[in-house]
Amino acid sequence: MSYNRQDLIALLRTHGVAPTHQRLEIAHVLFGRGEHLSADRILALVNERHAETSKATVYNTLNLFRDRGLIREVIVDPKRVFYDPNTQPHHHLYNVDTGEITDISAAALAVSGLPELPPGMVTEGVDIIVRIRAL
Amino acid sequence: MSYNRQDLIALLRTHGVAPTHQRLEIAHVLFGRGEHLSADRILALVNERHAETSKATVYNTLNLFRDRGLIREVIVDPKRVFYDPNTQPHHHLYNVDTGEITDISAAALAVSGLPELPPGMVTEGVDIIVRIRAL
DNA sequence: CCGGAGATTAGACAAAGTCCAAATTTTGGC
DNA sequence: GCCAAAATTTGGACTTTGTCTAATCTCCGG
Repeated sequence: MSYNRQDLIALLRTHGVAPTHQRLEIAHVLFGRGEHLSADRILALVNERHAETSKATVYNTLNLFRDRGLIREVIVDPKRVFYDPNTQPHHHLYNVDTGEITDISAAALAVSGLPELPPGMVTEGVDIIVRIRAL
Repeated sequence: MSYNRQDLIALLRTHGVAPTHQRLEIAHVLFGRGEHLSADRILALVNERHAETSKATVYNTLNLFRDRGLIREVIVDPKRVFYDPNTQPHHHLYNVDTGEITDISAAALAVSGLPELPPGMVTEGVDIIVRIRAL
């Protein structure tokens, strides 16, 4: 799962996103690491060597990537949103002490007994969060 | 599920919470309505007739109630936390258009295939959020 | 090389929540 | 019931996450 510059450009293009320098930097930290990162952390990582991307651009870009289906938001911590470069259906293990987020494969997991939806409603997604902590 | 003043006092006491005037007001809106409310909304409801409870107290009290197991936080919206007076295990239907939160009974629902936890870790809770929207 | 659409930016702004030191309320002992 | 100590409440300043805006910059097609 290693992405070079050309891969990233192609990835953005197939999602209708023009590959600018800043967007590639942001895509690079997201897809290169494959971790769950907050906007704050992405801003810091992207500007590690030289300050080259503003806060506004990081937020603009994350919202754009999310709208275009490149990444997904993970809502587990009321303090901040995490961004997940994995858009395949899957779930999360959340360590409430450390804030660490780990994936749970959706393939292995089955949920039964979900209620009928009200008419005219569709499911946008099912999020399962297992909150864990040290004993 | 109707609570009078004496019930609420008893409820707080059994959870080790001294029943002050403000705490009773807040408990009243939470347990009286049985809805999922944000801190903001609780502040407004409690001060509907006469302004008598400050923002700081609402937040202090909600955190206290949560720590004492009287209520539970529901993390579905990155903008704000909702407080749930129902601490029985159950899950949530979240209407992403309207922000409406509805309960899903945990009894009817089964999850299989959850992974082993890392050694020395315990599960604090499993949250299932079904995000729905109008077709 | 030019014009304009799209992208980026600094910094002001907004909203949710926390913190603090001072004032008030509650409590327990007598 | 009265008093002091302990607990609670409070206004307001502060922090953090995220949005908005108007100005500037980039880059491409012609």
